[in-house]
Amino acid sequence: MNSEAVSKKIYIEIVKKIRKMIDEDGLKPGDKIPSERELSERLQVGRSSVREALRAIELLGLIETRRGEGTFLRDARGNQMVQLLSTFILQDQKAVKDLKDTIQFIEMDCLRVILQRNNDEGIHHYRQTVEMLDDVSDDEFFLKMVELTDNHLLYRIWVVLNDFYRSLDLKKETSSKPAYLAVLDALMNGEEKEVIEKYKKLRKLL
Amino acid sequence: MNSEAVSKKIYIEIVKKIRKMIDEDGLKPGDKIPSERELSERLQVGRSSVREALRAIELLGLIETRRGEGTFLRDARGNQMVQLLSTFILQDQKAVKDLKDTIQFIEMDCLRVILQRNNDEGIHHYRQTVEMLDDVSDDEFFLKMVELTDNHLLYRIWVVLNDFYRSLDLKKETSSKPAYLAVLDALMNGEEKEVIEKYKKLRKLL
DNA sequence: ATCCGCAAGTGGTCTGACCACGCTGTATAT
DNA sequence: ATATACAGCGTGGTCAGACCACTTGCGGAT
Repeated sequence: MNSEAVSKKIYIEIVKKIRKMIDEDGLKPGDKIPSERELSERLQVGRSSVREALRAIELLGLIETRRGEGTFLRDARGNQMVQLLSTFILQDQKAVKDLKDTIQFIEMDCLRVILQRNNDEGIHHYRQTVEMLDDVSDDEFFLKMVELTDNHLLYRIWVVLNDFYRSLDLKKETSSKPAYLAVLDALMNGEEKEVIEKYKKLRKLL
Repeated sequence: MNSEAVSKKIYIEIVKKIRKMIDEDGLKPGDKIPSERELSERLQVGRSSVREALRAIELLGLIETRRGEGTFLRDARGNQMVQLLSTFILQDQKAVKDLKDTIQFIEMDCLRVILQRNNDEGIHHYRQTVEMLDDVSDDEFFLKMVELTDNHLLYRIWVVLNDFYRSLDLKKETSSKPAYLAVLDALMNGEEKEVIEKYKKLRKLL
């Protein structure tokens, strides 16, 4: 029963098998995955090991467990991760500044990518959307912006950090529509310096 | 936020208590933390719950478990996280490109920060170090660079992503010393455009 | 003094049990 | 016939105890 060479932790293997299972069964966000007991039986491992694996996947924000109902796939958004990060990483004021800085670095990176891609139609379409809406929050504006960048990893990082930042109850500054439009216009104009300038104005960094 | 919420999972609470314990006892990297059985008894919870908490902390790269020895604090570097990320996020080639891009975005952000800080002495000192060493790897060069940025969060993210990227066995390109020096010189010169240009040359992006 | 082996301690895993909660089908009341 | 209440079942959450695998260190044998 115990083949050698398997000194690795079981739960890591289980994570991989569950991932494979999700792939093969073509499960999508919202779908239910097998119960802990069924996984335990199908994979021939103890339920506690299955739970350790699920905990890890949950930490990555990929599943959600609901007592009495089951375990479900979710559209990856950091959740537990945020809680734990806040427990460990947020120990001094410097950390908050680092967090804020990092979020803004990513946002500027996104702007640069969008600028370089030179996708005027996409930007124009987005500008129209913004113009129509009555109130736009910074979150919405940049979420869309980061999505436009089409870098899933960067998107994930930004979402986690932004959720985290919002979870601290600092004053949430919201900018005005003209500030958003100014950034978008600068993007269409095509001057990096101007884009960054408008961005910093929006974020009140000047 | 701090309301009852009795429905919270025990293991989250345990994580917080362990963190507090580490603080109060003044434990440092390398130190041993109490055994699972002792934690279980001291916190009056089941050992399996303690294990789920330790798994979470391990995922964050903050502890290391050694069978037969115990559990030890470590100098936070993403480890298990990397393995799990690779299991889940690395599903297509696009993901690899996103990863590479993201690493490079962060590196450029660091360069911009260093540039703005205008810390000539620090850069000069670093330049001397590089000049003396016989061979410098990209990893070493940028690790130092990200450290210089003095943003612990950004540092952590970079380390995780970079470890991850290195763990895929793609060809590891190493640049020549002149390329490093060119970036450093550009930093001292103070022109952002030139810094980015030298960086891209180093990364062979031109 | 050196070496070896065994006991103790630790993490890794499994099993079985019980609780808390959500859902659903059925029996009951209207 | 319809609406409501409730009990049973399946699920995740937690606990206790038992082994196993591995490391260390102590004590006895040489």
